[in-house]
Amino acid sequence: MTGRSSTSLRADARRNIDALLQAALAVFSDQGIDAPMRTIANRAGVGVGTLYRHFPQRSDLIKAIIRREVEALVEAANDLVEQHEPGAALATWLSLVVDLVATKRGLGPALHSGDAAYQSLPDYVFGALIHPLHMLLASAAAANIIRSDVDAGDLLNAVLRVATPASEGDVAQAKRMVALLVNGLYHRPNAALPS
Amino acid sequence: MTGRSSTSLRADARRNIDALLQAALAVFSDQGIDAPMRTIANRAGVGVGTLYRHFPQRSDLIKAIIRREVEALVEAANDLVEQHEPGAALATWLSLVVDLVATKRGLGPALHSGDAAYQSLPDYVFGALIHPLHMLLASAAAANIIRSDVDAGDLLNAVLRVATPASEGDVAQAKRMVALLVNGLYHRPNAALPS
DNA sequence: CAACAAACGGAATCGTGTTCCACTTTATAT
DNA sequence: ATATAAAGTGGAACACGATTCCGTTTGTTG
Repeated sequence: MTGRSSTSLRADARRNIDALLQAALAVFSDQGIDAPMRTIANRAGVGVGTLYRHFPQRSDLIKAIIRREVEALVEAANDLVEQHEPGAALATWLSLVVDLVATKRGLGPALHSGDAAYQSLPDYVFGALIHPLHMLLASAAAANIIRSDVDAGDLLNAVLRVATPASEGDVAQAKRMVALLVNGLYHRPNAALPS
Repeated sequence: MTGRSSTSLRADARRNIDALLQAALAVFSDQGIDAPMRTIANRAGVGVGTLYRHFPQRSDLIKAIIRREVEALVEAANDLVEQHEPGAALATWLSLVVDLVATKRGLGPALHSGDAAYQSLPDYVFGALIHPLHMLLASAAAANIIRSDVDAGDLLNAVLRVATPASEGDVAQAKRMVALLVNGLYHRPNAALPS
């Protein structure tokens, strides 16, 4: 894949990868996630060829940037169930998810663009976060705090979508909406939508 | 603006506008909302210049296509409050909103792309739908069926986002998630998300 | 049926993504 | 040290779609 800090990588290659990631982070948050590849390569003091060698797809670059944070989120789930009651653990963790998506400018749209170029991104994020969420949901359901008929995939999807702030950086709105979703998790004779 | 069927428009111009709209509808649902402009112009038997003359931005084309349906949605709200109890009216109307967004392939992503080229689209859809929703919410809140502290803008935003189906045409998931949102509207000592 | 304005078409321009390969740098063996 | 192979680099070249521009055509009006 990419960004491997482990095996057999020439010194200059590793240096360039670092420079590219740093440049990409800066350019993305400056110009948005669709910034020209050339711009990133230039900023890193590297040719486009080098950029494409290490990150064949734009989503690989984004993925490399957020991987650390997604992994942190996965671990956070374990800490939360141990240290809080199930309902609070779930709510808190979802709040962290919102922070991640809402904070990285353009990440939200990229996750749901439907564009083939980004396909591996949602797959990665979704795949990484679905297990912790499933665990948190099961835990809360087992404690009879919430309904047990909510699919983790559905919920994760909804949260990831809702988390994308409407106007630049309106994280508060995103949180209110996720709170509404969470509120909907509680027991109630649920009226399904008419079709 | 565009698509004016009213004043002082040469006969060939009106004919071409019709042809373009029909072609765009076909091409969009066939190739997605990012289909090349040339393709649409060709299909309409018209030069690209003509396409750009009538629809300077891609979003103008999309807007013209969905305008009819959005307007229908606005009217439907009035019928629903008259013919159903407030809770059902709200739920049913939201279901119609989901149908609109989920059905038009690519409309969802376009609404939330954050791309400046599409900015006028969300503005238009949001602006048109916010009033009916506000009315429906107020009506249900007045009947003490739901909480009265939910902002219509928040909810509309959330519904529009959630309505975008994850996988091609998975309207069912979208409806389940909107149902969860609706469920969250009911009275309850609501626990806000931690920040 | 002029004469004029409106509308048309498509070649030309521009910006960006992506590929390709001759050249350079690094690692390794002797 | 030095030679050699392998890995990595840079950027010109190409592909493709958006958008503009303007000479030509068509509809309208009196």
